[in-house]
Amino acid sequence: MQFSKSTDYALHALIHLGLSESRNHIGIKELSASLGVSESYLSKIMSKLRQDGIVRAVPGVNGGYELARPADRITFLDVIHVIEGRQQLFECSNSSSRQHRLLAEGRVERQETERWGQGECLVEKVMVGAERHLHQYLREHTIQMVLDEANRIRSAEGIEK
Amino acid sequence: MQFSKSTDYALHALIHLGLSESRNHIGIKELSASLGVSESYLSKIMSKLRQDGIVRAVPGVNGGYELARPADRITFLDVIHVIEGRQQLFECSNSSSRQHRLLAEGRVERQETERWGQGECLVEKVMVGAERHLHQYLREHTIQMVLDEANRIRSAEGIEK
DNA sequence: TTTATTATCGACATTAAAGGTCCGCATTCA
DNA sequence: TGAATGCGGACCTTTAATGTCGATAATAAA
Repeated sequence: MQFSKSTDYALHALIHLGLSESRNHIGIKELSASLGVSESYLSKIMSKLRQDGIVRAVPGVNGGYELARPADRITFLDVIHVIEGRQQLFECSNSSSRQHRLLAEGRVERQETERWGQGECLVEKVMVGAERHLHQYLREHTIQMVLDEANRIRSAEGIEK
Repeated sequence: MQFSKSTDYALHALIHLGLSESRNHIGIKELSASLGVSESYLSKIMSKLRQDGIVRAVPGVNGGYELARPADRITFLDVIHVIEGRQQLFECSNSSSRQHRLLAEGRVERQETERWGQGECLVEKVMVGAERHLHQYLREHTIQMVLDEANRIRSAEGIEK
């Protein structure tokens, strides 16, 4: 249970773009050199980000990538959804198992029958709550926050010198 | 990014054991039939749970498994740690990349140098926070809570009839 | 003590997903 | 037009999860 390297690459690439907002476009060469990943692989990831409207891409000479919207409107959850997909954190692998049937038996008229009967599982219920928590946190953290933190660190150095 | 099926099996097996506390030991046959998994695979999972002290196992005639401690002291996090391991949710794959070196440059005397110099990464920092949140939630939810919920549902049926 | 029953453990096979490369194509700009 | 750049599909490699099998050890009952 771990986020993929692709998610790591995507987040770092976006931060690189954010730190380079002054310049126009950043090419895949610069990005891949900065992150230490091959151009070919990183370009796959950038394509996904483009398809989901996180970055814009411009082909041709002097082309490259830029953020498609302000960094404070790109959340960690946005990026993770693009790269990891939207499958849920936990899926009960067998809702028709004996265990579930036993609990579901005779519950034809009860309020909760619909959910249970359609495969809602008490374990899954807990895990869905966990996922909601996690997503809430990731939605509250944006690329801009990381940029701010980076700038704070750098300016603190400047003062010291 | 998803929990493995093994985690699903482990949680359901523990719930089965919890619901069968009156009887002495539950064999792998009954468990695997209840969950719809092969005996051989499930027994691997049960072994892990035993090695980590979540369940006890008794070989021989009429042997089987039982919870090693009260269900309200077995948290979801306990089970996930046993099955999924304790690797962190996110690892920055390249702390010595150009991006990190640029930010770290010249920070020899600053307070935060230790952490940064040893590979702390601003992205990772956010993700570590996310993980803490998730773990907090999973630590607060126990097998007993699921058992209570299951009993609540069953007794509500009983009253209706 | 013998026998049937049950969990344990290591070796292996299969499958699915992540990670990664290559190349031809389309687009842009000088 | 030609060089630079991103796009997308086909393909390969590696890794982890999933799953099976068989030999061994431990236990209780006869």
